[in-house]
Amino acid sequence: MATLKDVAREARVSLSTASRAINGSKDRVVHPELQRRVTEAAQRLNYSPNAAAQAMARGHTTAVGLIVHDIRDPYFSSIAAGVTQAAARHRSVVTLATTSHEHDTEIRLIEAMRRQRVCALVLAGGLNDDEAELAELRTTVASFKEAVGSPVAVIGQDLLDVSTVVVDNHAGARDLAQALRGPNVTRVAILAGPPTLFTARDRAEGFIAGLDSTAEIAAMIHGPFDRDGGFTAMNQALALDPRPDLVFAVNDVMAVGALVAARQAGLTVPTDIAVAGFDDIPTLHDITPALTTARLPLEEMGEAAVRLILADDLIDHARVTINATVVLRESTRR
Amino acid sequence: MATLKDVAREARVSLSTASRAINGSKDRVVHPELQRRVTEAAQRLNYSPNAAAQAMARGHTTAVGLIVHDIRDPYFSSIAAGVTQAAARHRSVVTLATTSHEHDTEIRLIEAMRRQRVCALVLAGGLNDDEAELAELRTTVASFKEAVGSPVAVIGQDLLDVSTVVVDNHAGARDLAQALRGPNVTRVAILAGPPTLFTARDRAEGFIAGLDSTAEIAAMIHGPFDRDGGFTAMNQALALDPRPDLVFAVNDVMAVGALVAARQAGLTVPTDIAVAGFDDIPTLHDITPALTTARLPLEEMGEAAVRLILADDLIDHARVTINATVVLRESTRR
DNA sequence: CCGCTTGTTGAAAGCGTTTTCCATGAGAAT
DNA sequence: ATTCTCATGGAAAACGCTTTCAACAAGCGG
Repeated sequence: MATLKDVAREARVSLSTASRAINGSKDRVVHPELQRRVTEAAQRLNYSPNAAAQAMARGHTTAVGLIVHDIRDPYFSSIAAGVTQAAARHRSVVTLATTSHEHDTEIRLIEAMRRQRVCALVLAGGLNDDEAELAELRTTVASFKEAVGSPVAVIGQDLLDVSTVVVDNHAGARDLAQALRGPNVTRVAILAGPPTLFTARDRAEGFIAGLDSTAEIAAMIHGPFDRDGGFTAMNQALALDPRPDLVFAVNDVMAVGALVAARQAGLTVPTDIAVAGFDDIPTLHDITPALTTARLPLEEMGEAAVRLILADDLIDHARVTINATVVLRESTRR
Repeated sequence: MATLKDVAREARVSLSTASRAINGSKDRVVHPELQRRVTEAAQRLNYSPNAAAQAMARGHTTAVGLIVHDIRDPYFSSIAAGVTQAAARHRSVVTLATTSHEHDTEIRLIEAMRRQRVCALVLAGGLNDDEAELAELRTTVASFKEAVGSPVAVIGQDLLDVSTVVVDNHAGARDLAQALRGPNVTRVAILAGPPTLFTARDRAEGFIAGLDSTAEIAAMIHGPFDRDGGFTAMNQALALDPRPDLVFAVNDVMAVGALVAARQAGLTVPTDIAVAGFDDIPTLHDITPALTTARLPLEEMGEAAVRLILADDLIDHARVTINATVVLRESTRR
C-alpha cells in the first residue's frame, strides 16, 4: 500500500509538497510542474489517502453517524436515503447503526459513534416518554457533544438540547382528523402504538383533537408500532360493540395490519369501516384499498437533519419543522 | 477530550500500561491494582478511545463497507439489516453508501471505501452484463483488494474473483415456473427488467426454462427494475393479443406495478390473468391479491456476506449459494 | 546593488494509539 | 549467595498524514 511518503519520493518532492498537491491545501499554491509530478506519481503508485491518518492529522473525521431502530422499516430506510444523499453532497461518508428498538443498544451505539469521532450524528429513532431513558439519553448525548465536539441532530421530538428536525405529528394527525370529519365518523378507535412513544402519542392525541366534538373515542388500543401490532390491535377494535366506523392507526404499517384484520373479519374497507394511517410509505401505495394517511417527506427529513449539522454556519440547537400533508384515499372514502 | 495520555497521567502509570489496561492486550498481564487505577481514571475523565488513532496504530480499521443501489428499496434495506447485525456481532461498525444505480458512482464509492480502509467490503448491487463496466469493476475491486488487503464479498453473481453469496436466481425462477405449470398457463409474458442486469436476466431465463414446453412466451418486455417499470411493462403485456394468461415480473416491486396495471385495465388477478414476482418482500405481503413469488432470505444473505469476509479462517474466493423457495399465493390461484 | 516583499518549498512537530524492546525486581534454582 | 527466569512496567518508535515555521529564490523599488 503506497503512502504519501512513497508518492513524494517518486515525485522527488517533499512530503509537504505532496500533501499540498494532492488535496490542494488552501492559501498555498504548488508549482504546476510539481503538481503534475505529484499527481502522476500518485497515479503510478495507485495511491489512495488514508482516511484514518487524515482524521488524526486534521483532528476530525468526515463520517456522519446515523442511528435508526430498524433499517428494514421503510420509514427509516427513507430517512437513511436522505441522510446518505445529503452526506454524499458534503463528500462525507455515513456510518449506520441499528438499535433494534432497544434503549440500551442505542446508548451503546452513541458511544460507538463517539469512538469513531463522527463529525456529526443523526438520531432518527423516536423518543420514549420515560424519564430514566430520557435522562440517560440526555447525558450520553451531552457527553458526546462535549467530548467529540460534533453536532447532533434528532429527527422527531425537540426534547434533547440538540438540533432537531421537529416532526409536527400532532398537527398532521389533527389535520387528518379534520379532513375526515363527517356524518360517517361517530365512533373512532385509535390503534395507538406503544404508550410511551412520543411519536405515537402525539399522533393519537392530535387525531383526537381534530375530531368533531360529537365523535366518540371508542378505544385507544396500545401495542407494537409495526404491522402485526396493527393487526392485533385492529382485532380488538373490531370486537367492540358497537363497532367503530373509523380506525386511525398511528402509522401506515400498522394501518396495513388493520386492513388485513378487517378483511379477515369479513369487513369491507371503507364501506363497513374506514381506516387511516400516517407516514405515506411509498412501498405501501399500492395496497388496496389505498390508504388515507398523512404524508411525511421522509427523505427530506433525513436531508434536513444533515443540513442542520453540516451547515457552514452551525447553530447550536437549530430547529426545522416538518409538516405532514393529508392525503385522502380510498380507505376512508364513503 | 481526554486522551489515553491523560488517563495514564491521572492513573500515574505509563502510556503503555494504560493502553494495556484499557483493551487488555494479549500475552500481557497488568497488575490488578494498576488495572483498577486505569479503569477508574478512564471513567473519571470520561475517556473514549479514538478509533482513528487505533486504526493507525493497529494498521486496520473496524468498519465494514456496504454499497447498495438504493437503501429505500426493501431488497437492499433487508440486506443492510443482515449486514449491520452480523457486523455488530463482530463489534464492527458499518459504513453505508448508495450508488443510485449509477456505475460511475459505484466505482467512486469503492474508492471512497478504500480511503476509509474498511476492513471488509460488501457489494450488494447486482452486476450488469456490460464488458466495459465489468472490466472497470474488476480492476477497481482488484485494486481495492490488493491495496487495502481487505476481503470483498458480492451478493449476487459469482463474476468478480471475490467471495460471493451466489443467489441462484435461475433455479428459483425455474422452480417457480414449474410450480405454476398447468392448463391455465399457455401464454406467458415476462416483465424482464433491465436487459443487461444479470439478476433480472437469470430470473427471466430460469422462468422460461421451468415452463412447460407447450407454453408460449408471448413477450419479454424490458424496462426499469422498479414499481413503475413493472406498471409500464404490464401495460404493454396487456396490449398483446391474445392476452397472456400468466405474467412473471422479475421482482416483487415490479409485480406490484403489474398488479396495479391489471386492475386499472379492469382485469381481475388471478381470474383474468395470473401474476408472479420474485424476492418475497415482507412489506409487500399484504398486497391484494397476495403475490406468488420466490422467497429470498434477504437478511441471511447480508449476514452470509459478512460471515464470508469476517471469518476467522478467511478463504480467498469463498462461495455460499442461496436458494429461493417458491411461495404460492393468491395471485396465481385458479 | 541592497534590503524587502512575494511566492514556494521542505523540515519537523504533532495527532492518539499500539507494540517492541529494554529494564527492573522478585523468587526459584543451583 | 549467585545466577536465571519470569512477570511486569516504561521509553520510544512507529502508523500516515497535515500544518506550522523557517528558509530560500526571485522580483522589486530605491
